Amino acid sequence: MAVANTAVKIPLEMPVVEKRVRNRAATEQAILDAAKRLLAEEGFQNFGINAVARGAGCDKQLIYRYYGGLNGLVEAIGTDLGSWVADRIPDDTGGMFLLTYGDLMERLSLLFLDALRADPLMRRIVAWEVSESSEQVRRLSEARSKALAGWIERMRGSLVPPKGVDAQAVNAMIFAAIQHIVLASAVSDQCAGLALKNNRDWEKAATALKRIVRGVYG
Amino acid sequence: MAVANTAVKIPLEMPVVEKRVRNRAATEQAILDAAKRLLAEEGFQNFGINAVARGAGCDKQLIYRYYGGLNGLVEAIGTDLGSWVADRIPDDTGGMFLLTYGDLMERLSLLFLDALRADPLMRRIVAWEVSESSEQVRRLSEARSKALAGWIERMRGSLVPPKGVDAQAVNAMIFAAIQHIVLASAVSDQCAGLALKNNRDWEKAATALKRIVRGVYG
DNA sequence: CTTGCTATTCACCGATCGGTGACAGATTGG
DNA sequence: CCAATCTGTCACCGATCGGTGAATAGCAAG
Repeated sequence: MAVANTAVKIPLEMPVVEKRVRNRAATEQAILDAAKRLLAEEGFQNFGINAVARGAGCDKQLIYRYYGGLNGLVEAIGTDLGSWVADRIPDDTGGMFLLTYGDLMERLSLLFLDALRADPLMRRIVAWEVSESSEQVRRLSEARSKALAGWIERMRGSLVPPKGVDAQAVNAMIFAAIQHIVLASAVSDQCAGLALKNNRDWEKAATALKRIVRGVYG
Repeated sequence: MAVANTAVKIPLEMPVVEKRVRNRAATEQAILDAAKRLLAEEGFQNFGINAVARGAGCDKQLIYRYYGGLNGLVEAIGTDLGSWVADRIPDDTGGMFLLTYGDLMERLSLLFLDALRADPLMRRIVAWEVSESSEQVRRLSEARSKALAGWIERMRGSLVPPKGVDAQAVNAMIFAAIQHIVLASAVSDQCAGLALKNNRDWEKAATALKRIVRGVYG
C-alpha cells in the first residue's frame, strides 16, 4: 500500500500528560486494586475485563498477560482475602474472658456482623456466591470460607460446644442469618420487614442475635 | 433503486413448520411462562429481552408490545407471585394445634424452609434481591415480601409473641437464616461448613432451626 | 374480493462484550 | 551500536445486547 500522507501530528501545546512509567509490578498492583475496588463498589454484575482495564487505566491486554485473564485475576483477589480478613476482624478476645461457648459465639456473631457490615467487598463476594455457580466464584468462596474458618478456630481456643447441640448446624444457621441480613440491608435497608437503617435498628438486630445465641447455648 | 433480482426462494421440500396460530392471549402467556422458566432455571444473570423471546419462541418485539418491555414483564411476574406463594405453602395448621407462639414459629420456619427449597423461582428472586438494587428487583421484592407477610399473618391467628422478646427482629433473623442457607445449598451444596446435600443433612438443619426457635420462644 | 385491523416477523441500529494479533517505545545485554 | 526483550497501546474481530421502524401474514367485516 502506498504511503499517502504520513504527516506526524505535532501538538502545538504539549499536553502535560502523566508520564506513564514502565513498571510491571506497579501495573499489576493497579489492576488488582482496580478489580477489588470495582467488585466492591459495583458488584459482580458488571465485573469484566473491559471494566477492570478501564478502572486500572491500562489496556485489557495487560490483564491477560499478567493474570491470564479474569479467572487468574479473581484468583488473585481470593489470595488476598486471607490477609483481608485478618486485617479487619480482631483476633483476640478484646480483653474479655470468654468463659463459656455461649460467650464465644455471642462475641463471634457480633464481630462477624460488624465486620461484614463494614466490608463492601466481602458483601459483594457473598452475594456472588449465592447467585452463580461458576468455577471463578467457587474459588473465591473457598478462600473466603477458609479464612473465616481459620479465624473461628483461632478464637475458639479450647472451648467446646455443650453436649446435645449440633453446634456445626446451629452455627451455620447463625452465620447464614448474619450474612443474609447484612446483604439485604445493603440493597434495601430492610430484611423481612425489619428496618435496617440507623444504629438503633442495628441495635435491635444485635440484640435479637444475642438472644438467639443465648437461647441455644445459654 | 433498480430491482435486479426478486426471485422468490421457494423451498423444494416444505418444512413442516409448526403452524403458529394467531392468538394474542396464548402468546402473552407463553412469554410470561418463558420468563418465569428462564428466571427459575438460569437465574437473573442472563435474564433479558432476547433470552425471553428466544425461550418463548417469538419475536422480542412482542414483549415490548404486550408488556412494555422487561420492566412490565417482571412486574407481571411479581403479580403472579401472590398466587404462587398461596399455591405452594399450606395455609392451615395441618391438623396440628398450635398452642404457643413457639409452636407457630417452629411450624412456619419448617414450612418456609421446605417451600423455598422446592421453589427455584423464589430462590432466584431472593438471590436477585440481595445482588442488585434496581427498580425492577425492588418491585419483585415487594411483591414477594408482601405475599409472605400475608401468609404469616394468616397463619398467626391470635397467637402473640411472648413479652420481652423483639419478635420482629428475631423472626427476621430466622427467616434470613433460612433464605441464606437454602440459597447457599442451591449453588454449592453447603453453607458455612455445613453440608447440605442429602435428606440427612437437611434433617440436621431442620433440627438446628427448631432448636433456635425453641431457644428463643420456648 | 377488497379493505382494514392485528398479530407476528424481519432487518437493522449503536453499544458493549471478551478476546487477539500487530505494533511502538523503553530497557537491557551483547 | 545493534538486537532482543519487555511494557504498554491500538485496532480490529465476531457475538450479543437492548431497542426500533418497517414489512408481512392471517383474520373479520363490508
